[in-house]
Amino acid sequence: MTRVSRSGVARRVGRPPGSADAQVRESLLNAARSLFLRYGFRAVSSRQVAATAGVNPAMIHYYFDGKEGLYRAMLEAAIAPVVGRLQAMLGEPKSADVEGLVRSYMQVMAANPWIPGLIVREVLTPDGSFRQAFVRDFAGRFAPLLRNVIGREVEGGRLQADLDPSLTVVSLLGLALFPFISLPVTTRVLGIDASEAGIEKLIGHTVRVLLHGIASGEHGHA
Amino acid sequence: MTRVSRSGVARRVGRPPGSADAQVRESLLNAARSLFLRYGFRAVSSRQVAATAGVNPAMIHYYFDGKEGLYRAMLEAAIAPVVGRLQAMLGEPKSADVEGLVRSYMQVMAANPWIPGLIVREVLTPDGSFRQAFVRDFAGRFAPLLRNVIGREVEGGRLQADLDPSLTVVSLLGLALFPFISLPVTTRVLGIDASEAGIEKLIGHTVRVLLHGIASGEHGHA
DNA sequence: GCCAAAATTAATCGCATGTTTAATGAAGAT
DNA sequence: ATCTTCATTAAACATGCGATTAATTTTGGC
Repeated sequence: MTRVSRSGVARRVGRPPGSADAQVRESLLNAARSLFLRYGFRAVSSRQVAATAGVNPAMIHYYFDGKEGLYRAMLEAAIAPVVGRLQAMLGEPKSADVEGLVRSYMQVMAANPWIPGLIVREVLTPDGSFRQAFVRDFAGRFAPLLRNVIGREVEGGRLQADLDPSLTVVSLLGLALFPFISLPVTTRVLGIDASEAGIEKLIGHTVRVLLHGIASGEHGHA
Repeated sequence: MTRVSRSGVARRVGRPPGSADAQVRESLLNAARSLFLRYGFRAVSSRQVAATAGVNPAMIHYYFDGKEGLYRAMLEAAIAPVVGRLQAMLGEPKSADVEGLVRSYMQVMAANPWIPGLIVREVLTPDGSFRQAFVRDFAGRFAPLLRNVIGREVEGGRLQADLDPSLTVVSLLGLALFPFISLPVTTRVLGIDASEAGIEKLIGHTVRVLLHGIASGEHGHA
């Protein structure tokens, strides 16, 4: 006996007719992407994701074995292309000059505004259960690559000879990443322009500061 | 009738004898400080704080009108001295050179390791209900002060003439703050030394990068 | 046509949270 | 001495969470 027989709106219990495609699974992944990446894993409930996807909360367990499985599945799909691009950037032996690297890195952040938020929540905040994996698979893989690039540039004479490569990676990340993770704040308290043109100026400014500093004198370095 | 009459350990119901001092209140504030500052507001439960303080959870509501009130009370006491010091740093007209400023700022972060975590959780993460107040009272007050200092240095000819003051504040914060908020990660993936000596080297390195950049060539700036 | 497998729903389970209540007993004022 | 106020406890309340279950319906192979 159908619960709401006079209205075709409410779905009946049981397997729905037709549609052999994995539509519910896709809806869940889409809803998970838009909600988890915007608000974070903790802040979004299973019921919210299910409601946004327009499906029953139990489907999360059915398809993904729970909230955490859904998050993982969605994340892997979302970060794969970004990881690929970053890895290509750092892997190519040519075009590995620091300026090009920083420009590409910052353009990736600008083109994927959810990444800085993800980094703040899942890498820099010691809360989540994903932090360990994130640090291992992300930072643990790219930071040494970056340090290698710096080391090569120092040995090639294109960077100052007595730079500590590890500390330089930290400075580079601070200069290139911090502007994006702080953007929601700096737009308000400093009037930073988050438009495409503004970001372009930010990138140019950052590259200049990183390469030549901000002092005006002829002090020379080291 | 006392519940546990044969053991003096369990506290009886009712107002305890003696002790007119606000000892329960203090215990709660202490427990709140050590837990909230280490793990964040969301991650710590009222019951946890009460258990750590060795008091009944209802006392949180009695003295502070709830978890949020306790957090606020504890925070105000904790950040007051830091805010005072930062304000003094940025207010004094003398000694406002950029190098001294960055050194002092980074020393404050090194001496109060809970501040970077607090910034990540309450300022850079758009979750909590405190974010708005934090941005207004913290970033909103210090960022313009910092920009003023930069502007004065530019006009005084001690910094490059065509620097954008707002973008320069972002770079400065990225260089000076990011190393601390990323310390738990960089110690693991880059082997950054978090000891006092290591931090001293980090500060020197950062000042040098900020003032003179990392390029080796004689390109000159601007 | 039958029957196992797949897909979906409503309902609920167990648990943790922040909060509130009612009872209780000491302190302090009159 | 009495009465109000203060400080405290144990218990429970309401809510929201992730997860699970049982029922139900369709599909697809035989």
